[in-house]
Amino acid sequence: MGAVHSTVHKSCRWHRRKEDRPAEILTAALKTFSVKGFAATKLVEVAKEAGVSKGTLYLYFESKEALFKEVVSEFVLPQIAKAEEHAEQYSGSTKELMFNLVDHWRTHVLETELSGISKMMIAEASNFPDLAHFYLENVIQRTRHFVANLIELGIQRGEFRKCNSQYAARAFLTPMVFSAIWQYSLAPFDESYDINEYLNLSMDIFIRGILKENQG
Amino acid sequence: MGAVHSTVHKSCRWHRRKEDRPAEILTAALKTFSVKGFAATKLVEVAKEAGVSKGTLYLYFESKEALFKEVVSEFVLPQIAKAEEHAEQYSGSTKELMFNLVDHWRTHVLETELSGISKMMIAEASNFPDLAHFYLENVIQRTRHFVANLIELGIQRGEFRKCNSQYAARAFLTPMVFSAIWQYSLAPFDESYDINEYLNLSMDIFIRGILKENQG
Amino acid sequence: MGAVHSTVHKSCRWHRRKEDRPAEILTAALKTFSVKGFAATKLVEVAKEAGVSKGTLYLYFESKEALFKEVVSEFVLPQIAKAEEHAEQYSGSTKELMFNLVDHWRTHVLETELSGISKMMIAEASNFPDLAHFYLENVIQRTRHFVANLIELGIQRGEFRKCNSQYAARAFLTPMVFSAIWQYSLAPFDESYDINEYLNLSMDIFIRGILKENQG
Amino acid sequence: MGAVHSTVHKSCRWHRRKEDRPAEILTAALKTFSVKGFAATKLVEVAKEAGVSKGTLYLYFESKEALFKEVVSEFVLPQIAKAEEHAEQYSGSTKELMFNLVDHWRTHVLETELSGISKMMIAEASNFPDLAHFYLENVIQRTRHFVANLIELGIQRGEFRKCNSQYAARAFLTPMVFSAIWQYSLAPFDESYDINEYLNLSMDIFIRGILKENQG
DNA sequence: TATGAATGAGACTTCATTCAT
DNA sequence: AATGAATGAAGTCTCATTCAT
Repeated sequence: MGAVHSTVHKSCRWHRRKEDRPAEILTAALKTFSVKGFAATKLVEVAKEAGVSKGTLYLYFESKEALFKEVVSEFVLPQIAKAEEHAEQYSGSTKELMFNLVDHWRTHVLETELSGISKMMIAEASNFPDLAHFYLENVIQRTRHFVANLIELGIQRGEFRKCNSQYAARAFLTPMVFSAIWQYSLAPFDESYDINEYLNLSMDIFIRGILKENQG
Repeated sequence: MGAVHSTVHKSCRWHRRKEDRPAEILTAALKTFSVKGFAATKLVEVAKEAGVSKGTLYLYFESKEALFKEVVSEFVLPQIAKAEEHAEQYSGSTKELMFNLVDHWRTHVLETELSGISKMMIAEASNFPDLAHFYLENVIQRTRHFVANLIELGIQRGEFRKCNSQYAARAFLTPMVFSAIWQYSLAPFDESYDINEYLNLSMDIFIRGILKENQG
Repeated sequence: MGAVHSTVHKSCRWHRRKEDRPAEILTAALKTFSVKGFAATKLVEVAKEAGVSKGTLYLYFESKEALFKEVVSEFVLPQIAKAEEHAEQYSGSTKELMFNLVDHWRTHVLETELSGISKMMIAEASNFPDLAHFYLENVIQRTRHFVANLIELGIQRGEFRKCNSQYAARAFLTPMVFSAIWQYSLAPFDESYDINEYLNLSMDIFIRGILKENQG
Repeated sequence: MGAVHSTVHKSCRWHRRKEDRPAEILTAALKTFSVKGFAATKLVEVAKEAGVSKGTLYLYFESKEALFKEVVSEFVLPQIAKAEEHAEQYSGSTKELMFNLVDHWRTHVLETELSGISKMMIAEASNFPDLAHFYLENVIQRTRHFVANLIELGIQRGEFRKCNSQYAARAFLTPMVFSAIWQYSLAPFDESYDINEYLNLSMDIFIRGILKENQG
């Protein structure tokens, strides 16, 4: 009489992610991990935040570690894809594009919980080597490459001075990454810090610093 | 002369060195905390690293938390005092002084384990609010102030363009702090990253970015 | 119907009995605390005695100390309420009532593990001041009052000689409390000690001691 | 060349006589054990109380356990010997002798730290079986015997009614032991308790209870 | 699928005991 | 003999993980 029972495919798991539960859990986990870090986060808290029970977490994720990794990998690729997407739509001076990118990133990343991911990676990289590799290759190097190409373009267009575009890209990205990290570390204690003011001036200095002299 | 009593008890498990212990333990703790973070660090590891037993830690520090706080407070103030000291001895253009400061910091902080403290603070600030306050006031704001004054001086001297010196200071400090953090997070996985190259270009861009146009 | 699956998981380590656990744990704790005292009791022992794991204890009680306090409060108040209850139902001479009370107490307290509580309080009072206060007010003074009233009644009825009923109550209670304490201290080593013989003679002497002379 | 240096004699310091050390330690230990119990007593406290260092304890006593046992054995035998001594010197009615014994015991035991030993034995008997045996044989049974003989004498003299002298002895001793225990447990919290009042009435009732009727 | 009671490995911390000084 | 720094076994408590319901 058990013939009627629909066989359950283990492999279905990945596809069920499309439903709400996993996303809700990941969002809750992002929020908690971002603030407290990996070890100081209790799974009960994540569960409560996600509105499910502790046990449910394990229906979707193998372990705390797996959840952590999933949080990073899941949120990170859209984050960067968005940036690339936006860049491709843009036509105008490289300088303007870069300012524009920062603005876009400011609203779509910095002011969302996505910026917590940066802090998480910084804090836990040495405890999660494979995650660190994944992040480095799929996020950092991809972003560097993307920005380096922009800068290269600016140089070719005669907007920017000649320089090592790889490291210029890093210099450009630093204030962005740094403010994201700051948001989830010392910003809550630092009342005198206006993150936009910081970003604006940093970008202004950067752009001035790589522009051709006569264009200042 | 006195060569008779040169028996060295190196191999013995028992040593009585009340004077040296705290420093040894703090150094070991800095090392371990820097890499693993607060929670992932086991006190046995710190003890082993310091060459003492678990219990000895508690002769000198009240708790794991107290040890962590002590590590930050102990190493951090000399770190910044050195920088100020060095600046005061300097006479020359502001630009040169700032390059010089970076070089000095590079050898005295970045290339030592002291740079681990930055990562620790980033990672654990929200779990140690009082430590965060301490660090913010005694390190970050003090450093900002110090650099802001330098930049102000540069502006008055006509070297730098007019700008908000407070935020320019932050922009100047960002690459330094960032590379320190990087050392203890993703640098070990990032073979293509030459920290000196990064620092040099960042500083070059920064200086160019705040110089008066005609001086580029 | 479904007879095939009648496997009984009696031997299984896993049981879900949220309702019964607290009582089971408290009983186990009473038993262990009574014999060994607070400090010498290991929570693993209590857990094993209760048939649960170490961690389960912490689902129901905040700490070892909290468990100890709960043991006292849970078992002690019913213990005394019973005595009062029994007294109120009684009609007869005060003397007989008091003999009767001792008998009742003998079977309902002395011969059960409840008598261990007395020893616990004696042994740990100075280490748990608030528990001591609680016990003194809610158990000892209440009992003294109850017995003092009985003696007062006996005096008014002309059964007992005039005396300080407060202290007479204490004198009456002493052999009872003492035999309870004895049970959980030296009785196991004292083969020549018949607790009933002791109680009987003590009560006999007490009653004779407070009776009016001509009634001896 | 250092021959000129005057040798410094460490021994110049004033030393307390080393013969006193064990007694000082035992007294300190009695004090601490009495109040806190065996496990809650830290040897550092005992050492501090005795005015010596932790290590010195181990020059005179093998272990914490050995110290505890020694405290009991050392103080206990003189305690009982004194009682016997006093009894032998006495000539008069048994009744008076017994009152007198209580008074003597009150000043020489109850009001000294010796009374702490009773509580210690009650609390720790089951954790120290061999100590319990020692105490039972050398203190309790010896005392019972001593008192039982007195009562027997009183019976033979026609002062006391016929009764089981063994248990009458226990009944007589109970209030004494109980008040000693009380001193080191709940007395500090029990302001309404006058230990002398208690003892007086208890003895009065006891004596009345075993006197021949016509003598009341 | 979902729950949360139950588990137990593991970490911090204490303190009796040891031993170099 | 005396000290107290150093040790490490052992106990409390936490929390990721499991599994009966």
